[in-house]
Amino acid sequence: MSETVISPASSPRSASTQSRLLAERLRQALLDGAFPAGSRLNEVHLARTLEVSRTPLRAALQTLAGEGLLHHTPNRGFTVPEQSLSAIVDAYEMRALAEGLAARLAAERGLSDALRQRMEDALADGDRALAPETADDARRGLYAEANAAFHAVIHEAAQSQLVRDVLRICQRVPQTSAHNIVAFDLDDVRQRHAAHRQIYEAIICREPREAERLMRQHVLAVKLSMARWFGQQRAGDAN
Amino acid sequence: MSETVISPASSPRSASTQSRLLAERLRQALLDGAFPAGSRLNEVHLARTLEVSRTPLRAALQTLAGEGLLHHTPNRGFTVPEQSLSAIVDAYEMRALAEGLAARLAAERGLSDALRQRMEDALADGDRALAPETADDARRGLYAEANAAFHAVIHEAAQSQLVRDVLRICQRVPQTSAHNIVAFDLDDVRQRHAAHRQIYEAIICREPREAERLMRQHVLAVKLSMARWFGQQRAGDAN
DNA sequence: CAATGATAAAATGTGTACACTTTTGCCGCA
DNA sequence: TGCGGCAAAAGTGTACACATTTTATCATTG
Repeated sequence: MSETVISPASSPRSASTQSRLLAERLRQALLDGAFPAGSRLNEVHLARTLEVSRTPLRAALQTLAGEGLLHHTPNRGFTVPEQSLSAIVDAYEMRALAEGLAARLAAERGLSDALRQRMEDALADGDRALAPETADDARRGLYAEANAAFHAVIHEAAQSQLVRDVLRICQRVPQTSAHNIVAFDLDDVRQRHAAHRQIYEAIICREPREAERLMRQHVLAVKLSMARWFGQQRAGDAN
Repeated sequence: MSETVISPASSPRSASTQSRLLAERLRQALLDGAFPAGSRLNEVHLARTLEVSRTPLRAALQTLAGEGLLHHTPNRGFTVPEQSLSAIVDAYEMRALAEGLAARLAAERGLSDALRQRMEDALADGDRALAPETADDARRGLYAEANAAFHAVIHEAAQSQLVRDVLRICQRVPQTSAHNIVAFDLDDVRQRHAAHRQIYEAIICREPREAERLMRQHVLAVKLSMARWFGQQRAGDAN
């Protein structure tokens, strides 16, 4: 008898490796812009700071370089790549296409009950974040989370490793990451939340073309919001 | 006066590193399908085979894993990922979008004289490859090269590292790589060559939207060619 | 005979030493 | 002062040894 409880298929990865953990930490740090663009990463110094040996650190750096998050020069080590403005704009164009494809695939393949639930939760979280009762300073963080969750569900539903990878590298430009989306005008955010609902409906109704169209439009709208916000920032700097 | 000839800006990388060279070799081998999908790569064995030490080999493997060309499991090493049929189809969808964007950017930004020349050379090479005088067995290799050159020029002209990276991972599925394109029906290849000319004209005439539309259509046509060819192959296998 | 558990072999992860390259800083020199 | 050029220092690349984990083998047991 003694039916041993089989560990769920999704969690046999209790044990990770130091390189893996390091790669995660550094990836997050890079996306958060913790390292200035163009700066060199000194291996021995970084290793001391992170309290690890050079070997797993190098492993992590090689991986991140493969992902395009770092640049490597033969006897000169790893550097944080600098992104031009046009690169940022291109990233949004590419991301619009990739997110659109993800939405289309999600609509074609349909949502499992679990994913549908998560998406509805994300939308509800967004509602709460945008409600008048919510304190302004909490709003940004809350909405950023809801926004990221919404997109993450679609990425999963698309069931394509390749599309996920493409989206990942589209967001390797810090400024385009989902976390930064919140820094914009409140009205813009409301419009984008409405777009989320439309996209949700298109996916639920299994309308791939419509889902793709809406999602593309949505991401390009985010691009415009960002451009406008950058303009304001620059205008502010001039004072 | 001994004017020391300054090495051109593009070639101060005479010295490379073993990891780098290994990564190149392995990348090529993987794209050529030299390793069966799903197989594990034994580090010590591979190191002996390639006559290198484990350290640079591991460095190369980490990089390739970052690029998505290999999969890594914590205490189990590196494996060649298996691609489902739907993954291959998805890759073409994504590639159509990315190549389309590249064509659009190229049309927006225009071609330098050098690039324009290279593109015309590639088209002329394609003409020669498809001429009736060309021996059938040489045709494939010749056209594959011309085809790759044509697309490479557009990728360069787009001037976007991100788009290049996206295209790279779209072609990490061996079957979608430019080299394999030639295995199809000759009439199909002729049609695609004609499409190349149209795309060239759209770019020269600085018509971004048209260039993008044509390129998308072109890549999706390649997808259909491939699907048809796969069907024939399978039908042949059944005999 | 199948299932189980101990044990050995093999494979991967990490620490460290050292070779080679790049960078830095210093000194002589015009 | 400014400019090579040389030597020391710093930094990266590679080799190898060892620790830890996984995998294979095999005897034991019900």
